Amino acid sequence: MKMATWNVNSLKVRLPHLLDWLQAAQPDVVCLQETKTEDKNFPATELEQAGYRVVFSGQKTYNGVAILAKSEPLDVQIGIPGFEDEQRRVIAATVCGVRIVCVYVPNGQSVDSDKYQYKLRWLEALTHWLSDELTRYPELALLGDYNIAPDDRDLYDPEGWAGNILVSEPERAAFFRLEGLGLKDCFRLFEQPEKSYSWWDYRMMAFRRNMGLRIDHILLSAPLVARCTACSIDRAPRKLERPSDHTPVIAELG
DNA sequence: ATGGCTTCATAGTGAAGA
Repeated sequence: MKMATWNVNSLKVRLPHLLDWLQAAQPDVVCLQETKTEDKNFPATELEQAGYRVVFSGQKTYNGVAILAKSEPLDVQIGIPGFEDEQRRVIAATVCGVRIVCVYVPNGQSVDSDKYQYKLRWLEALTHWLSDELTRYPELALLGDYNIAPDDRDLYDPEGWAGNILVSEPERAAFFRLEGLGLKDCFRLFEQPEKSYSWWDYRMMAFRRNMGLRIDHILLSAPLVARCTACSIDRAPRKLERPSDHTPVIAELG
């Protein structure tokens, strides 16, 4: 099973890139974030014609998540149970016996912002829910845009970013609490190129200068870690005309 | 330098992203 996560930054704009990438990469499951698309406008027909079943939870302008899968997604869950949230950031489904949890973690804006407090509360609720979810689904994968660079290796200028949003200690602590549930960042299970990132600012020619952050992740529970044979970041879509600022992260299970 | 770009939104004196 080949699974992937990609923050497409507008599914409407990125649909041609996505369709090309599905054709080339042939993933079995794809988690999308920032679809920015209301459910009534979701391009289900185009994606079904490409060979995927689709489940989605979107809203106008912001957020929005979806799971695409070559086999039927079952037991679909939208949002974090018991956590009131108008923002569409979570969708989960079972695909081929694996619980797929697709998340778009809040950005937080800045560490002195209300949105930062919301981010930390949101991560706490996610962690609490997943601790329960793991008892029901031992084979669980948490894929998405975490908006957290967990380690100084995961960004281009650790000194310049120190204490900033996406790298602050409380955000990293929240990431480590997710790992504390028994989940592993599968990218780090394998040898990786130095300066591997999944997001680059549109400005400052950041991609060309590789001024990026690794904030999109795939965390796997122990039974899936045992099956995982590879994890990589596909930079190719970031080189296209009018790219998303994020690029896909891929994990392969035997 | 609180910008630089891109999106969606509206027609802003924009908002938000990361």
